[in-house]
Amino acid sequence: MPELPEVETVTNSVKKHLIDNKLKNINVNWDKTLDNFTLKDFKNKILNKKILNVFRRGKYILIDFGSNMIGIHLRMTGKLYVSEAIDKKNKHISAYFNLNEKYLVFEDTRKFGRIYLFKDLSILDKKLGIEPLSEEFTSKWLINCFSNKQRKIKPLLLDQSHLVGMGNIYTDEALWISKIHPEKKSNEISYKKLKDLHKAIIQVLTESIKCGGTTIRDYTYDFSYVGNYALNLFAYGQNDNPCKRCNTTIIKLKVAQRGTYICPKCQKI
DNA sequence: CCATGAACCTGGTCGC
DNA sequence: TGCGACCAGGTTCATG
Repeated sequence: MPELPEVETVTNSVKKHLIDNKLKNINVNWDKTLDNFTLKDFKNKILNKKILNVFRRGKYILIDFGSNMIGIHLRMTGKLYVSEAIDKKNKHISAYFNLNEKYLVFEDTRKFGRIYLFKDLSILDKKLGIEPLSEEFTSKWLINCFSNKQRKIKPLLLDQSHLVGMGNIYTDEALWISKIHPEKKSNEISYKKLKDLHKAIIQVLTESIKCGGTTIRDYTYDFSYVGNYALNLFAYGQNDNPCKRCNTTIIKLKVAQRGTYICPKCQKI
């Protein structure tokens, strides 16, 4: 479900309930949910420790306890929310934590989502690239990084080891805005277009955060709110509709095994 | 270095 | 109504 704007929105929606609070217990309904730690680790390192901060890094939601942190990755259908009660009839609750009076619930229909225990950010910093909404992400950085690689631009944008946060929706949107074909090799794109792409990435992510993200089907935050950025989509899911720039019919392709939407006139290889 | 396909899962939709 | 095929905001691993 979630790319950077959705993870950012979810992070902010749970943050206010968690800061200065403590996790009093953990219940796991789907064993694989805990990726790299056990119930015993939780008891020793997390239980009753004060939550100092809640923030996002890439598509991970991080709950910082000072000496350790919990990381949550929602993958495709994960939801994280605070609620007053646990719905026992809900068969998709993979795990939940007890707070003082409420619960922090991790619900995940497809069960791809994972919860991690990290000592600090070093493991994530090693595998993840730079943040697109940080000062480091300049057009110069993007030109340097992308023109040094001979990869199709779409899979490169989806690769979290260089730049984090982009997923299937925002990649298609940014490529449509900057008029780049998703299969164009990154080192064959003009600097002008790479500059446009840089700007488009910041634009789509920023605008979507303002809308609370994009809800296509599963994504919600704060239990039931949906994101409204779907109304602003130019390419993703727009097949058979006219391109909002040139009126040509948007088509759907498969690129790197992902459904991909382009305007065949604006985005030439 | 790069691309491809499968795997991990459940549920919704579409065509017959 | 039923059934199979295919699809889905992600990531990782194995294989050419």
